[in-house]
Amino acid sequence: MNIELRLLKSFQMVADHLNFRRAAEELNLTQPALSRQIQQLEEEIGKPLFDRDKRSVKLTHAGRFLYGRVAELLNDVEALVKETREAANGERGALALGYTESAMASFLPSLLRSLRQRLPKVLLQLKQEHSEQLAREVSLQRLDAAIISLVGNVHGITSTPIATEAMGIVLPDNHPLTVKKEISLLSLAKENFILFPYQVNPGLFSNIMSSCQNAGFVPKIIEEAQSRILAVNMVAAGLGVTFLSENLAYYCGQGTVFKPLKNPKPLMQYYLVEPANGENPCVVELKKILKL
Amino acid sequence: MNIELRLLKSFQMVADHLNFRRAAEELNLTQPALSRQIQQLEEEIGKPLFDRDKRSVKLTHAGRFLYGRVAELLNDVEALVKETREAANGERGALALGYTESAMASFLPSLLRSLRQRLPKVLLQLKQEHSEQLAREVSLQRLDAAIISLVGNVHGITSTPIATEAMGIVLPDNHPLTVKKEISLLSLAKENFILFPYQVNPGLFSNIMSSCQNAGFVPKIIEEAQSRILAVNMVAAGLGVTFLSENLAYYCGQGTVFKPLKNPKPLMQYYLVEPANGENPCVVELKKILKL
DNA sequence: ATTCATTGATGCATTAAATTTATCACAAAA
DNA sequence: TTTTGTGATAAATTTAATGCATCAATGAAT
Repeated sequence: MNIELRLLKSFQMVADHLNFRRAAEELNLTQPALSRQIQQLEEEIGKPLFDRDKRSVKLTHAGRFLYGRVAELLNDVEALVKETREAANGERGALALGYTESAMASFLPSLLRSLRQRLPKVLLQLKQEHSEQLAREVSLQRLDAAIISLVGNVHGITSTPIATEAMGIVLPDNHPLTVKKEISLLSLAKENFILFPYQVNPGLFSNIMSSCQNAGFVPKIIEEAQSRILAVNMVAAGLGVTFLSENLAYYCGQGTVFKPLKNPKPLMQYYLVEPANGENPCVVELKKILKL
Repeated sequence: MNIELRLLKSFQMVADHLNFRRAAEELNLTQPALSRQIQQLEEEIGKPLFDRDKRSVKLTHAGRFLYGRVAELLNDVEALVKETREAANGERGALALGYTESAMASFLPSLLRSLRQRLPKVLLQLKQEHSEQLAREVSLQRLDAAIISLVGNVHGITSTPIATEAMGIVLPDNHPLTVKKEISLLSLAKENFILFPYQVNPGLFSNIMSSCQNAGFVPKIIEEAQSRILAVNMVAAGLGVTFLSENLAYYCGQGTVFKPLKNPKPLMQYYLVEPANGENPCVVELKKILKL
């Protein structure tokens, strides 16, 4: 079997016009060339597709059958090519994207919204995990990319900083420091701190610890809260104070007050990590949205 | 867009092997030719489909996408060609076939059985009508063929005799002639005849009338029965006698006896009619079954 | 380290294929 | 009858695809 799409397209055109000359003209061919093509197609089929009785061209039974189906087939081919182009451009396909809870709590929702808008045909496969686990999965190419807040020494990945969030402090509303506009780290030296467990966000945890050490004290951690809301509630209950990134200040409700910190202050750094040899074009588009 | 199936087949082969030389060998091509084909395909898509990193060939994102779909497409093409061949051979498609009640009462069921067996993919569109109407519909190409028992002077159709059925006579079982083995037409000259209406089967009606006239009498028709069964029942009731083709003798039940006629006797002739320029290959197959 | 084998890409010549040109035979219309 | 329009055909030409020889790059074997 050696049928080429060119033959099928020509067949369709002849069947549309039932006239070789006009069909040839529309195909930008000469009539003899078109005749040859149809002959070739008929030879492959084994039987005539047209009845040419010296004055008119009509479809045979087999020709009618083929005509009824060829349009769909040609459509399929065109669609396949178009969709492959889209896949090459990252407009189509799947994007397995990892993210941390903290990313989802801050800028990720709006990022995902942009992504959906820009790449509506891309299937998003999201996975929430801790930074370290995400980095590992990216290196194994189980994920096409991930947004994490720690860059460890995982091999086979490249990472790019994408966002920095300054940390502030959440105080109980009866705390004396609430009168201040900004608070220095050192003034918190004697406070009881409520923090998240180390493994939830090792990057931020280390950053906070070293910031405090640079300020001249070691924070007294009295409690580990599993979530930000819980930590804030603990502050409201008067158990201590907790760090919270500035753009999440609205978490603070009754009984607590959010205050920015003076520089130098702990920073939460987000990174986009991807496989070193990664080539999912959806990631390229994602980076465009992130203006990288 | 100028993609040919050859390119897609080559792409598939390379993707199967992830090795240009082996793929080329299997395609009966040289490796450079295959490289060129893939380059051409990649140019049409606009992006690479393979990652050739000097020692291994891997599919890109777009390549994987295409690979996942190209098999189905190539299958569709092959199926379309195969089915078109079948359509050309009459093994596929539709056959609009007309028939008379009397044909259905005799040989048509077994013929249809053979047809279904031989052309299982052909959609049979059956229509029962009187012979004259069928001939008209065939001439209008509303039917691909019809089995009738009269050939009038309808233009644009060709007809071929396909079966002859000798007529016998159905007598009430108390009739004196039942002692005979065969009955001559003339001996029925004084009988009351039950016949079907002229328009139900004009061919047979005329045939019977002229046979009787040749035998030397004009049959006295006392009743017109709408169906064979009804006619036989009327015979059983003693109203008269009726003609019945020999292969339908089993219709005669209690109170009636079937007797063959001596020659010359009325004959029922069946014809296959088709459009003069008809080219439905299913009809060709039908004629093969009929050994024409 | 060096050689060797294997990979896909490239330049050029060759072959194969498709197309154009010019023409024919036929049929319907003027 | 002539003209016009149809598709088919033969030969020439152009175009495209392929084969051949070779290269550079890589990894394995020595």
